[in-house]
Amino acid sequence: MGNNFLHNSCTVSLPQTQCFDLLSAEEMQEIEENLVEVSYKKGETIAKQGSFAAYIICLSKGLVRIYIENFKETLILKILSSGNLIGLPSLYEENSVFPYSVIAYEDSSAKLIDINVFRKIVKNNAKFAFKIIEILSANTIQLYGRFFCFEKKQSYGRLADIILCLSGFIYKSKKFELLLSRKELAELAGMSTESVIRIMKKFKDEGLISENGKTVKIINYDLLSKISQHG
Amino acid sequence: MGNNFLHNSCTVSLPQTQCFDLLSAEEMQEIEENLVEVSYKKGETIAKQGSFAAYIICLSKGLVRIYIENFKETLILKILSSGNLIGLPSLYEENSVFPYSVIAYEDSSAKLIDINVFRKIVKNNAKFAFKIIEILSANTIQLYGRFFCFEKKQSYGRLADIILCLSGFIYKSKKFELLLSRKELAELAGMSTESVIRIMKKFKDEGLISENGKTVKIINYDLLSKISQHG
DNA sequence: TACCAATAATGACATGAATCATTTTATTTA
DNA sequence: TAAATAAAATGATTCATGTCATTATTGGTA
Repeated sequence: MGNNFLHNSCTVSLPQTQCFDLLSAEEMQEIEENLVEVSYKKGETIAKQGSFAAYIICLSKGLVRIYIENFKETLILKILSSGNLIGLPSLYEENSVFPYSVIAYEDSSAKLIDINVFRKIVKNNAKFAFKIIEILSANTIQLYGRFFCFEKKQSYGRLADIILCLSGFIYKSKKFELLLSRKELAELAGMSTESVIRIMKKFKDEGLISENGKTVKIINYDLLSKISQHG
Repeated sequence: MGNNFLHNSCTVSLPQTQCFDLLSAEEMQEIEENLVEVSYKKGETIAKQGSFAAYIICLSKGLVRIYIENFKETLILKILSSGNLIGLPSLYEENSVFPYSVIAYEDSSAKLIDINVFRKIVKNNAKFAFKIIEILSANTIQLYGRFFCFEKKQSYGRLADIILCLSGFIYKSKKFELLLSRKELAELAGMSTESVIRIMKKFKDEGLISENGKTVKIINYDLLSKISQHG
């Protein structure tokens, strides 16, 4: 892994639901008997910061954002696509409320697994628990990297990060439909909306990216990477 | 817990070594047969970012700092006192190197537990694994809060945080010996050394704290808290 | 198709905080 | 105990980025 984690401030997790492969038939059945599958429309709130975390959210379809807010400001922690688990830190009973809010970017659906059932299984299946430890660990390392980048990179680098991350991890293509507004990009990159607009314009003017409606295309990948690595 | 975690950017963990109470006699013995206890002098490096994480570090005495660095910059992630475990994210084999460096602030000692033995026990003892999940979860939530504060608070608030945190969690007294230099405070609060100096001076001029040699005393706790909560 | 609301764009300006240069004060150590 | 080194302090200056005010554009819907 080396120190690559220091170079990207975008947080995207890889699918995590393969952890369920480690469950026995009975355990799997118990989970299935204690979950509900819910659909969410674009823009709907899936979980609200501060509310009681009664379930682990297993995102089965769609794209969501996880963010923290206070009375006046918002920080997007990460963007998750299907196959991810949300709410694991609330397994710890002292973190019994959601520390963040979750909102659907596009029509999504999720399995809501009763947290007590999930907790019970974790406490009894060490292999499964180890997998959860792996997920939490990967998340922690990523967060360290993102933290470092936010502190040490300036706005051009952070925005380049986000674009590269969306392209590379979420859409897996150099050309993709940007579902995020400038305001949301701003919350994700930790800067003002106006700054995002200005920097995006500069990226376009300098031929790093092109934009056609909501479709973004990365033209000069190398230079964008260079900026991301702090240019 | 509510949203308190949003209000303090200082990261201090509470003792974690009670997790060992969950081990059987044989497991405990296996750990003890596979650890070495090492002493470190003030300023010595306990672990180096990027080096192979061959062990989990169990801090038994002293005070250390955990930090990330690249070729020119440093960010202190947290300060840990005795009773804390260091290196848990490396249980995940893909995080096989230390993502951070660890340095002793004062003469310290630590038990270095073979990571494979630790891993094996976690994989076989679900109660123990659950405890590790709790530790990682608490850490994650704290990190979210710190991240948010770093993004949204300005320097006065962040430095007030640090002072309150050192006083409240590390030294447990309103009067304590500040072992950190201005440079280190700066790395911990995410600002320049000069800014720390200026703000500390202002805090002194305005009667919030007093300083006598290395001894710092909090005089106006309420106002300092107010500044911390973003004043 | 016209209206309204949300989003994007742009320029002027303010400001928090970094950087740089220099001086003063502590702390090591020869 | 002096010399050397590191840490702290201070002022001047620069710079990145936020804020505010205004206009343009887009998209949804009455």
